[in-house]
Amino acid sequence: MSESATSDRAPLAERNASAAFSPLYQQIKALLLQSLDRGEWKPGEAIPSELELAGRFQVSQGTVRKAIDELAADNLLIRRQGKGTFVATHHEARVRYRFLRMAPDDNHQPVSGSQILECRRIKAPADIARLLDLRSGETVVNMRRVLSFDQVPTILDDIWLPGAAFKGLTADSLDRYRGPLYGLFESEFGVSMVRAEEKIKAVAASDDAAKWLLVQPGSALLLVERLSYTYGDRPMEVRRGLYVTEKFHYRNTLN
Amino acid sequence: MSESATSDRAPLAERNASAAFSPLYQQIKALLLQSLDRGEWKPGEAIPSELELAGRFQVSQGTVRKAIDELAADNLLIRRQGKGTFVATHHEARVRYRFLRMAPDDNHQPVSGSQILECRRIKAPADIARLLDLRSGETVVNMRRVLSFDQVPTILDDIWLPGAAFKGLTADSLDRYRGPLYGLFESEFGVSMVRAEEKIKAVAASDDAAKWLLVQPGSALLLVERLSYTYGDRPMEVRRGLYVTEKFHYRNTLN
DNA sequence: CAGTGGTCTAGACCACGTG
DNA sequence: ACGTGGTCTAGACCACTGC
Repeated sequence: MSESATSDRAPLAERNASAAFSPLYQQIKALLLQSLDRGEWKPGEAIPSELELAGRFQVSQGTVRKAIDELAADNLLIRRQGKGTFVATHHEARVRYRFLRMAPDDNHQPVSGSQILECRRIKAPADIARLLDLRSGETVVNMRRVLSFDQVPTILDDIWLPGAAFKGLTADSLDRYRGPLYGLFESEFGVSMVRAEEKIKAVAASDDAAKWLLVQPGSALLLVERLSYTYGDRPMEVRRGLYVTEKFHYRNTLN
Repeated sequence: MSESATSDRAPLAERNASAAFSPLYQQIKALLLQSLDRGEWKPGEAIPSELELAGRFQVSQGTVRKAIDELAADNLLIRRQGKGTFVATHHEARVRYRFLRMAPDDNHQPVSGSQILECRRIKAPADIARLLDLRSGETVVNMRRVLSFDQVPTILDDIWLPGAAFKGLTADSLDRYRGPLYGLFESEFGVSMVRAEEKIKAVAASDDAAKWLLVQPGSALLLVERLSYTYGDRPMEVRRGLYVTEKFHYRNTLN
């Protein structure tokens, strides 16, 4: 009898042809990722309870738990004891600064503001197209803005987005919007940024950058090139930022 | 009968007065951390098997597993299926660049070299003493070095270490040593760096920095101030690095 | 082959949040 | 009182490593 303990459980791969051979909880994780990507549960919403998911996938609660654990470790889901498990969102003070690594040298809470300089649809430059996995010549949205902290211009951002996913993004809509840009992308365009990679250099301020950031041309700035990804490691944003690090710094943790 | 399922298990806190009230696996984690800190298992060595630890602490294997899982997630331990669980070490190519975030703009593998400029014992400057939790006036080791990639001077490091923990560290011993500095700290002084925090700014090269890095005075450099911690979040190193980002960049991942 | 960590299950009880 | 996630246990089997 004991040898039949697991014989009535068919591998999930047999029930779902799309999942390759891998541990059950990895297959569950992949299925949950698909649902997130499809928008089955929106950012900020609760996903079904562990028990319900266990029933749906015909696995034990522990297996679902391990899948969710990994998604929570990646900040795609947020567990709240007694309440449920929620889809991460860029709205919410808690994670407001998840992708903003600029911090004041002292410890006061800066007042931040944003000014849109430009927002237009153009043919993707070759380097941007390559980074975004677009064919050269495809349309991208290009916007520029200045972020200020305590009324002091501190970040000059140059941003590119795939045109197809961001139809209807205009300088006007950006001006009206209050809050983090990634929040807007979530709510208005259904694009959740879940991960990003940055390359940082020190550069001399160009005349144009100096003008917007109110610094001397040639003074040292941080150049931060960011590539942001949505579910499934699909690149969805290129961002080149010039940071004034007079009273602020870029913080990072190694471990 | 069923209500006695756990009645023969006394909370670990009763057996170990030092552990405050918290989940069992957190108490186990704290005990493992103590053992690591004490040097009971050295970097690179295997710790006892999960089953053995479970026996030692009188808990189930699953509880030990969860404690180890968290330590592995923090990179303090490394699991190897079929072999055991090992104490993380800064020797080993695998994690060689755990704390070195500088990467070439193209993707070639650079040849690196180190030149020690200075190594002396001095009274800690006020800011360094504060960062290292030392009383002002205590002795620190101060060393300076240049790291080169492909024979090109790229990083000028200024490093401070608590004098008490690093007796016998001299320019001579540094010159003889090949490999990552944190590996030396581990083997020779029993100090494992497990985590670090960095603050990054862009600055203009001073005359002195320009001399060592072979750049024009005033050119833009990355200033990276690092505070490194050993077990128990005890700060053990301050490092101020000036990085030339002409052909290299500082890489980072956000998630 | 024995021993290690890795996966999976089933079920108990706890802690938290809400009604 | 109920449902959620959080902890803990016990035991099975799998996958990898090394003798």
